[in-house]
Amino acid sequence: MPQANAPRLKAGRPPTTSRAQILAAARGLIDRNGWERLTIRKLAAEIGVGATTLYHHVQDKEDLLFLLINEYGEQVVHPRLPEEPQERVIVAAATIHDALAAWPWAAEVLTTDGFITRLGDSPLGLVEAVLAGAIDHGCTPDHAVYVFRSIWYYTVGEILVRSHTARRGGGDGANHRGPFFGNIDAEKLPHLAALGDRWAVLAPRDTYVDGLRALVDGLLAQGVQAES
Amino acid sequence: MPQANAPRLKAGRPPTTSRAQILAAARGLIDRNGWERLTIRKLAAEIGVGATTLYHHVQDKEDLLFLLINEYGEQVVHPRLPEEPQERVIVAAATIHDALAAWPWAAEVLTTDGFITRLGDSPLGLVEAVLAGAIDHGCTPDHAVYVFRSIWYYTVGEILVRSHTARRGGGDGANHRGPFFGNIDAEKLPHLAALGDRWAVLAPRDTYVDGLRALVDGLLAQGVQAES
DNA sequence: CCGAGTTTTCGAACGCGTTCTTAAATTAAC
DNA sequence: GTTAATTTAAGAACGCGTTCGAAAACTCGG
Repeated sequence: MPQANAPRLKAGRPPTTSRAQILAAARGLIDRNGWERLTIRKLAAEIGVGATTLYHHVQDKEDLLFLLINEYGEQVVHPRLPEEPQERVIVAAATIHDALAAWPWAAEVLTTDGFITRLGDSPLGLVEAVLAGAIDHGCTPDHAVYVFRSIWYYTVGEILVRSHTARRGGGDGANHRGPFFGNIDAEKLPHLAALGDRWAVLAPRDTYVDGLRALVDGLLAQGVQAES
Repeated sequence: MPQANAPRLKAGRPPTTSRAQILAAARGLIDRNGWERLTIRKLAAEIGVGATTLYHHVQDKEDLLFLLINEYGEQVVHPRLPEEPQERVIVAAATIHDALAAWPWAAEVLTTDGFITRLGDSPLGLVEAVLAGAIDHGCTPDHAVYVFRSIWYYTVGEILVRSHTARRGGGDGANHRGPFFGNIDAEKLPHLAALGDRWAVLAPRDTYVDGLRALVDGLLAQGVQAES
């Protein structure tokens, strides 16, 4: 007599592993060895299955990393959002940015097709907050989507450029010989030449929030202007 | 008696290939087969040398693609820049964007460390134009660098997201079944739920220049405000 | 003419993500 | 009880970027 509430309904060979187990093992390996040393083969070995088995539970490595990000994203604490709509947009966007910037492997997945639309409910709450802020400020829903997309481009670009520049800064710091730009034609490029090594000083500065403020200022101004 | 003007000064085995030849062959392969099918091995076979030989003329594949971009960049026509500083910033930035967006393989290289600082003189002319516009508008040189960096983040993000979303739109277009977002909790995400499939209509729109205008507006306003 | 030094070439090999194919283990139908 | 259908597992293999080490081809000092 079959048990009525038994979870066995499907035919086929019973699985020895699960997507949840894979994600857990991946998190463990990343925490121990760093995300750059995470490979499909080592992950499979960690679990004790063949490498190709993982492809039954995960589309590919990109998908795996996206699922990881989504898992983390569900645990991101949403800050109390300010009353003022414009400030609400900025705080929500900065929260998204800080969360993604904290996971170095996010850079590998950030530009996958439809990234936003595949997010879970909790991360989507921050997207919603950006839209709500723009709409409360007086934008149409269409314009609010445009506002979010523009912020998203800026945010993705900042994270990607920064994460690929992270190699520097580890060692001595004075090991930065040579002109920052290859010898510059001071006649044709006067401002760049005048900057000299100053570029190297300015480039690593964290100006994300400042730029975000400028962007949101401009975007929201466009929104109400279009309304008139 | 050695010939005084003979070009042979170096010792060692004479090279059978050159960086220029490699780049030319790479361009040919890309033009014929598409950049996605360009591999180091096939490129070497095209030239008629061993695969590992290429690594004496090029650091790695990323370096190869960067050199290709730089070559193309030297041929980009610089538009006549407007008088007004703000408009000059926008036109220069849009020129950079359009050039990069036209080379799909640019996305692979855009975030390499120090991308900007390794550019040749001609592409750097557009960077110079952005800086000059900001400074002419009343920004300090430091602020002008910040302006450029912010624009750069926005531009890189836009190109990367778009290039990874390029898969769609090829086929029928009506093959877009299912909700664009996975079933949305209309209680917690009202605006997203209200948008529904509208997101799919808005997302592919090219709003780069609009967003750029908003960003530059805000950035330059910050600059003169800081001046007071 | 001959070794030392130098630069380039290239085959072998590594680890990677991924695909293909075959085998194993279960349920459902007769 | 046997057979079919179905789902998962996993070994073999492919092409990839890249590293390593040895061999080749040159210049130069004696």
